[in-house]
Amino acid sequence: MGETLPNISESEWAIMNVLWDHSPRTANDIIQSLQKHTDWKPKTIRTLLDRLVQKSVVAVDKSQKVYTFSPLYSQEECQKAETQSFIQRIYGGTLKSMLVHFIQDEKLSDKDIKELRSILNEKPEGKE
Amino acid sequence: MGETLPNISESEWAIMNVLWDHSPRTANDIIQSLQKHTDWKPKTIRTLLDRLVQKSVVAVDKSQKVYTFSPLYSQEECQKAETQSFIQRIYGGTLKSMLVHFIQDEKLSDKDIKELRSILNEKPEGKE
DNA sequence: CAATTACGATTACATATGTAATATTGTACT
DNA sequence: AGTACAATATTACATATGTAATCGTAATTG
Repeated sequence: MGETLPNISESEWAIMNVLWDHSPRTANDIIQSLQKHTDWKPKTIRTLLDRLVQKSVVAVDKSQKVYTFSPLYSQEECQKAETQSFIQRIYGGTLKSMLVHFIQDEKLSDKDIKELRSILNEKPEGKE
Repeated sequence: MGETLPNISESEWAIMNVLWDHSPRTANDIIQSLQKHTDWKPKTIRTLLDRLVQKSVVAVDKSQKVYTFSPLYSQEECQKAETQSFIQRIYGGTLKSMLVHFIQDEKLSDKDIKELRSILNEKPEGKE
């Protein structure tokens, strides 16, 4: 678990998200997917993709003439890492303080609240 | 509420956090405070502080020879803005998806869980 | 008053990030 | 084979960020 996965920038996250959606896939495929949600030029997307490869966050398969790309880390572990540092920075390190804040402040539908409650109820007791 | 508060970088957040702790305070005061937790040189801290002033996130009172600094936004609103964009980027925009993830995955003590439950229970129903 | 300090202002410089354009090369058509 | 197209590789350039150092000036002290 000593993984020190590189930083993924804000724009790069958009790329990762489409890669996690499914992979491997070609640059063009990724570009198509992203142009629905952003106004980035294809070249821009390509640059971001290349940077992710350089950072060793994305793998490239060059065995075919048109390369295909895949993430090297799971979405889960990247989310976790990112959130860890986020919580540290913004909420002084405690997950609970953030949860409290957001459950109180943000809008959650009744359905969401019910779901969260049931998840909390299922949390195994007795951990520490 | 069309406030578009500027981006606060990771290092700058550390400054903001000590300013929110209490303010106004002098640069030196801030430096003292930060050197307990970081190994930044005083000049570095001073630069970060100046940048926050430039970004109009921190106000400077120059009426005395030694300036004092204060945040121009509350911690709450900065946290909220930052979290909004964070959730968008990392969790595809839904607060609930993040909460679910973290309540399930991360460590929360029994006490935390109880507290969250009671907060959830107090959430007024019927919003939206 | 001269020298030292203590602050604040200005400048520095490398890496990261956003946002592409241009160049090159391999492949497909005519 | 020559040309067009498509994909990859290289280069570009501005702003942001991390991390300071130097310069100027005002106050403090000997």
